[in-house]
Parts: sequence; structure tokens; C-alpha cells
Amino acid sequence: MNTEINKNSDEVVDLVFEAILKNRLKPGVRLSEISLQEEFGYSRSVVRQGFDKLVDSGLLQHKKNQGVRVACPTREETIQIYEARQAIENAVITILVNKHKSQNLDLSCIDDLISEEKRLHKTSQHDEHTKLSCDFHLTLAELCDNKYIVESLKPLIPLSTLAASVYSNPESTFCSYAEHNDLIQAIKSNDLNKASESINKHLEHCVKSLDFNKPIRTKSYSNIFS
Amino acid sequence: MNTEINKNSDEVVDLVFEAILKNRLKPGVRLSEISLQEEFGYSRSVVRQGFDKLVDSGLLQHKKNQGVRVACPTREETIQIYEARQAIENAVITILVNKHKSQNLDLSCIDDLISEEKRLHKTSQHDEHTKLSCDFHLTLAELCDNKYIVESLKPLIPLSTLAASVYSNPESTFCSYAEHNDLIQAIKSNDLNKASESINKHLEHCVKSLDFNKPIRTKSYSNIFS
DNA sequence: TTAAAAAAGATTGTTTACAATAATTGTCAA
DNA sequence: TTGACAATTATTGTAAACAATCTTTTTTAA
Repeated sequence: MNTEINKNSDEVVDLVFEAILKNRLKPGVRLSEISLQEEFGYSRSVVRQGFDKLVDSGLLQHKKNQGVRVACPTREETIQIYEARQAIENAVITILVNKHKSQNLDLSCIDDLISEEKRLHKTSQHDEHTKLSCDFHLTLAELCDNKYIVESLKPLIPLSTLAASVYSNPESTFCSYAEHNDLIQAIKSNDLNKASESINKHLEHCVKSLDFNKPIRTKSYSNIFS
Repeated sequence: MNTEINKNSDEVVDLVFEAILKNRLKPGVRLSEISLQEEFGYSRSVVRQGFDKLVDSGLLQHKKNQGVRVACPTREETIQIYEARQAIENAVITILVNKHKSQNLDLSCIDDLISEEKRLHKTSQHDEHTKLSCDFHLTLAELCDNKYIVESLKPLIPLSTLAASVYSNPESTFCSYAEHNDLIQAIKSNDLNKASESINKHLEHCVKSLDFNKPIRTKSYSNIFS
């Protein structure tokens, strides 16, 4: 054991972050410091540092002497999450339209994501679709070249995934490919009003697809990472 | 030593946070884990936890094996900070106007801050004025009842103070009482357009008052906390 | 059989110790 | 006197150890 040394706590953060986006880590699941230590060879203090960061961003919840659990957003929190997202993502698309107007924006990475979404569009690979949707929103933010905006939005995306995991109906896709595509087309045509309207409708649609009366259930975990 | 035990790392965070707002901690100043340990009786691991959080939020910068320093925003970072603030604070006042319209908003704490600002208005107590201005912006955000918005804005305020410490001319007050007052009056009259315009002009004014050609100097520290 | 109490086990919170790296000081030669 | 090199000191990075708390299991009595 301890074959690899000096693994950074940021790796723990990424591991959990991605596991949530991929729907492997469900809301309410408990994570023990020891389990990650044993599974990946991180030292406990490194795992703890990572957990602390994730708690700080709201992705994990911490109870004294009871360790951490994956966040399980309440109805009120979910509404707040999307309220915050609307604020930030409106700023994102405003910046991007302005950048595009001044020919200073390369959207190729977004085009790739859209293509991939289109490909998966009709398949039943729900988790892969979710992950792609998240990447779409995060990539848009990163194109702004504003790390403070990125850092503000970053935790809100996996939190949205968790909220969907709790409240969404299995049949409804909570992030539609068509709406993503509309948004990009609006940006490409330098139409700020349309783009703004597009992102607002998209986020509203996401919230409305949730059923806050759905009974909450927690799951055990297996094959979470990888 | 160690007269008080079990002090939380959040206390370290608050200590540094407030020290920056009060202009006691200047950009570039190095903070050692041991010095805070000795001065306040925190254990080193607790200090470290606090530092980690502050690094994560961008208030401190970390170099491997060289500890942490108070952030010293570059020109580009400063512009990004205000770009992000504009995004978030516009959302803040939008929410507040809507709350005020539905009679669901108690602005008494803001009124108190405004009064205090008015009182200090013509004095030369620059640091106290700065602190009050920061409290004004943070308090507005807290009135939204959206912790994600608060957490997004929170680090940007002390970062603005640091930027001002680096780039502002001594004579210019970087946050004017009159503009704060105008903003509140706009909210009270349920005028979203006016409020939005007010916050945008205010933030633009803050950036424009900065002189990015000003030579950067780092200071030694004494009586930083307290 | 069930419920409560006690004991054992496991996990976290915190401190401490050690190793690795950087900063400082001191020495020596040009 | 100055600059480079070496030795010392100080500080951080990491891991391990101990104490406190919670969880689970076992025991015991009703």
C-alpha cells in the first residue's frame, strides 16, 4: 500500500466532484476518511483536507464526530441554487456574447460537447447525459476567463445534479439538448436578449421538472469512483 | 499558553477576513502558522485549516513550502473581481426589490449602516469608512436569504479592499456614501431599473477610481489584528 | 421476546512528531 | 567590500498517535 505518494487533496476534491456529476455518489451517502484512504492510498489528513474543501463549497455536509455525507439539497436550497445559477449564468452568457462580438471567442469545445449531447440524445444513458450537461454549463463559465465567476458557479452544478437525484422524475431529462443548442446559436448570432431569455427559460425548465413531493431515499454505495 | 481550547478554524478565517476589511492586513504580507498559533493559542493544525479555507476563497495565496501571503490582486484579477461583483450584486438588488415589493424586507440594519456612513462621511477615518462600505455590500447580500449568493460574493468584498489598497489613490474614497444611499432609495421605491443602474454605476465608479499604474509596495505588519 | 444497559469496536477530532524544503546566517575567497 | 558557497535555523508538508465521541454488539433483566 501507499504505492503512490504525495497525492494532493485537490485530487480528492476532483474525485468526489466527478463522482457526483456522474451520479455515482448519491445524496446522503456517507463518506469515511478511512475508506478513501484504504481505496486510493491517500493519507487520512489529505482526505480530510479534501473533505474540508468540499464541505466549504456545500457539496458535503459535516456533522461533528459523524464525518461527512453527500449533500442532500432541501426544496428551499434547490430553489436558492437555481436562483444563484441564474444570476451567475446570465453574467456568463452576457460576457460570452460580448466576447463573440469582438471575435474573441473560440466555441469549438462547446460545439464538441453539443455534438456529443446530440449523439446521446435519444439513448437511455441517463447518467452520461447528466455529466455532459454539467460539462456544458461549466465549460461556458470557463470560457469567460474569470476565475471568480467559475469558482462561484462550480459548486452549484453538482449541487443541481444532487437536487435532480432527489427530486427529478426518472422519465424527465432535466437538461435538454435542444435548449443547450438554442443558447449556443443565440450566442453565435450575437443576440444577447435571445441568449439571456434562453438561459433563463432553460434554468426555469430545470426547476419545474423537479417534483418536491417525491419521497426521499438514500442509497448505499458501490463502484462510486472510477 | 493554550488558555482557550477548541477554537474553531472558522475563527481564524473571520480574524483574517476582518483584518483585511479593516485594512490591517495589507496585500502581500506573509502569515506564518506559528505566529498565529503563538499569538492566539490556536494549534497549528487549526490555523492551517483556516488558512486552507482562505486560500480556497482567494484571500490568501499559497506557495509550496513557503506558506501563505495575503492576496495582491493584479490588474486583470481586479477587473475580474468587479465583473463578478457586478453579476452577483445585480442579482442581489433584483431579489431585494422583489422582496421589498412583496413587503417582505426589513431594511433597518441597512438604514443603520447608512446612518453610520453618513456620520463618518466627512471625517478622515479612511479605514473605518472602508469597513462600513464592505459591511454595506455584504449585508445587502445577506438580506437575500440565499446562502449560495452570499458565499459567492463574500470573498469578493475583501478582495476589493485589497485591490483598493494596491491601486487606489489616498485622496479618492473608493466607495461613496451618496451612491450607497441612492441605491437604497431606489430599492425602497421599488424601482428595479434605477437600482440596477445605481449598483452598476457604483461598481464602475469604484474600478475607475483605481490607478493601475500606481507602484506596488508591500508593507511590514504590526498591530494587524485587534 | 423485548428493551434497556453495558461493553466493545470503529471513526472522527486534535495534537504531536518527523521529514522535506526554504530562508537565513555565517564563512571564506577574490 | 563583495559575492558565492556552506551551514544553520526556521517553517511547512505529511503522517502517525492519542483522546473523544459515536455506533454497534453483547449481555442482562423484565
